[in-house]
Amino acid sequence: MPVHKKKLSEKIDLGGGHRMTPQRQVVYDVLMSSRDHPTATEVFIRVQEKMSSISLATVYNCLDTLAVAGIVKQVNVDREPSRYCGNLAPHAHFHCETCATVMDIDLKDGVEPSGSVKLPRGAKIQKVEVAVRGHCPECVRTNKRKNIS
Amino acid sequence: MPVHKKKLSEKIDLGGGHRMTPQRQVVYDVLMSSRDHPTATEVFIRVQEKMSSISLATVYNCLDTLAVAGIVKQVNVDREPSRYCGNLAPHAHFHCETCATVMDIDLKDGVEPSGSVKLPRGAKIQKVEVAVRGHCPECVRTNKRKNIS
DNA sequence: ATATTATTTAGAATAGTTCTTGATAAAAAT
DNA sequence: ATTTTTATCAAGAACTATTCTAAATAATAT
Repeated sequence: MPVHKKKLSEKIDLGGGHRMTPQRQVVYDVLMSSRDHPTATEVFIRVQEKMSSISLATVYNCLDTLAVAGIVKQVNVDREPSRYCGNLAPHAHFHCETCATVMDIDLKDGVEPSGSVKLPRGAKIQKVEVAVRGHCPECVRTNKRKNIS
Repeated sequence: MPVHKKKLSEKIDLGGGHRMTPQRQVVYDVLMSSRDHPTATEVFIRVQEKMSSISLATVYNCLDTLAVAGIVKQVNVDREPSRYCGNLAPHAHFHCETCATVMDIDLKDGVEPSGSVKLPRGAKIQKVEVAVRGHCPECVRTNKRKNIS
């Protein structure tokens, strides 16, 4: 069930002379209708159900275009395959080392993530990313005393 | 000039039946004698000056062994090549989008980096990473009004 | 309609990294 | 000390995520 705020199949302006093509729309819809963080290949598989003729290269193209346009986010965890996410609100990511899922975590109200570091004087800050690694509550409960300290 | 605290060529126990071999020692020394964040290939080039017979594969092996042993850190910025760093003190990283360098930034005293996020209840936290992207002071000054807003 | 520009597609190419294999060397056991 | 075991090294092949190429197609502007 779709959980995001934006209505599905909403027409979006990508800017920069880019067109909202059927392929881009389907890729976008797939991202907006899930709260997980699929990789390009996972997006490809989901998109194929709606548009079987699409190619993986196109999915990569679309994801890149949407990310550059700023309407989806690219999320990188270490050097694992990039994941994509339709949640544009500022948030951090939790990466479970047991089940390998990536989930959004909210920022505390009124706390700037950059507040914990001594930013270099004179630098232009573009973005601050906070990533938490560990074992998610689900895995901690289920996988009791496996390789979790 | 070496800036780290540990003495060069110090013999270190890697644990887990791993040996501190000449190759691992040279790789380790290279990391400890610089404050930048070289990639595996850059480490390879520096190591070759001291041990010309070493192979890139061995440098990868050594870096991995040292990282698993916990005596060096692997630093990932997006999906760029992994970088390695001998600074074991808790710190964050600043990544300059202009000159592509990665530099350490200190944490503010007494501030937990995890304090800015709502950690999932019941999760086991292993580590919290803070990464800042932007343009370093050097590039802001030099590259005035290029592609810096 | 025609010209221009953007997009899609399939497959080739790329790059960082890991894997495989045989050789070498160190440690442990005899 | 010799044998056995285990860890390591090196060279190159293999892998994987991603990007690039080139040709075909489609949309927009003229």
